[in-house]
Amino acid sequence: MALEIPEVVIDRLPIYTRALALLQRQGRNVVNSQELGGRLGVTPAQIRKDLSYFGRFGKQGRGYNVKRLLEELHQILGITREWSMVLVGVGQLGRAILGYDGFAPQGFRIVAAFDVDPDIVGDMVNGLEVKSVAQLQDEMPDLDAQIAIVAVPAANAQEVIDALVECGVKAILNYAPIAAHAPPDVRIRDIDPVLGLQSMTFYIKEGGTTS
Amino acid sequence: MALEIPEVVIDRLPIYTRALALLQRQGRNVVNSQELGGRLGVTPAQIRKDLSYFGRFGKQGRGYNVKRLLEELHQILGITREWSMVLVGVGQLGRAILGYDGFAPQGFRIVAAFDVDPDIVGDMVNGLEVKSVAQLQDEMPDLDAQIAIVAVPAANAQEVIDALVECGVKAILNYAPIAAHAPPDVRIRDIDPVLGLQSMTFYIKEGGTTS
DNA sequence: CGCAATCTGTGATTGCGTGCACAATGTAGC
DNA sequence: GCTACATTGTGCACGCAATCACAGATTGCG
Repeated sequence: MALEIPEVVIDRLPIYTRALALLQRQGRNVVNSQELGGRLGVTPAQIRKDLSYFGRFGKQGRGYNVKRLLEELHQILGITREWSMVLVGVGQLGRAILGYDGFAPQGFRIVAAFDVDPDIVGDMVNGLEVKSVAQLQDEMPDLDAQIAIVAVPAANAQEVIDALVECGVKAILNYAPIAAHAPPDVRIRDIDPVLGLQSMTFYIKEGGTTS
Repeated sequence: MALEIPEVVIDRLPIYTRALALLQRQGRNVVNSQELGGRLGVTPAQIRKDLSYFGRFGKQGRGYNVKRLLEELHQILGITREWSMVLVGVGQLGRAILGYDGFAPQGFRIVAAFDVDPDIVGDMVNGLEVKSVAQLQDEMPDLDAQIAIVAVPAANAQEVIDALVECGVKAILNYAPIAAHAPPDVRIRDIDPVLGLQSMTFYIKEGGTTS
């Protein structure tokens, strides 16, 4: 059945999850695709089709049970468990990521931090002792972390990613402003706020689209 | 001619820009679509077609002049000038954004910071005095900022965005984990690292795609 | 207990972006 | 300057994703 699910569909599921979690906190028990779509700026049909890739979670004439659907999505996305992550790069950005309070509530935990700078190695940051990247190969096996966050300068990002891949990391959240390369079985998501800004300026620069 | 350029195309241009800037720093004068595509994980044909929406910037048999193409892209994206931005939300995340050194080199400057918390208002952060959000309406006209960065808790994000829209902001970089609503002439880009993580876990959770 | 109303799940259709393939054009070497 | 080569720009075809539209199922009401 579920052969080859489009990546765009997978990318939307976390959005649905986020909205459903909010509905649940608001005490709502049931929601239909129309309302959910309205909140997210997505077509109701889109939501129903996306969900249909994985099963039949709704009831005709009624909608979706919020709690039930949320659990299903958690199951599908693999976020019923906790995920351990390692951070590489403990500069200004890295420290901000360590301090970010959005990961823990969603079950993502940073369990180790690495840096090249000898001045930083050994520091305690957010209850974590910064290790040397030279120890990456040694430390990784014990950590059981399949996810890594890269927050090093652009110039060093690819080599860091190569090293992480070598250590068996399967997913990378990349904050470095580069187009990173990795084997097909390693997933990469890039976070670069500047790209977002630069694409928005196209639309707001005077003159607009129509010249 | 250039009627209705797909948004996906616009979203790729900053990527090209980033790669070309790197090539320029490396002293390269010319690059062809194949090499550029290879570096970015994009088809050469894709790049050529994307660029063809805006003009003919290459030379057959040779490729693209790096400096020239970079200038053209800057022109197209509207990033020849400096852009002023305001930040709303000076908590942990907001302070990290204020300290982020990736904006300035690309011509994006945060010129004002706002927060609701009276304990924070008045503080100096990164050379900026934190103003009260109550003063948003008063202060904005002088600032000439068409871009805003939202780094407030999810619960307050929508009202903050509404207020910013009211003040004439045309582009919003939203760090709050919500699906924000805004008029069609206001652009929004969301930054939520958790969404990226949650979509990656789908692929790396044991079992994989093929069941 | 039957009828009207509601909303899901999904086959069919549409639309759009991607990739292909080639003509057009510029380059380099001799 | 002529020939061989490289690479762009683009019309066309393909494929996939978004949307439509309806059958089927559930609910609520009279």
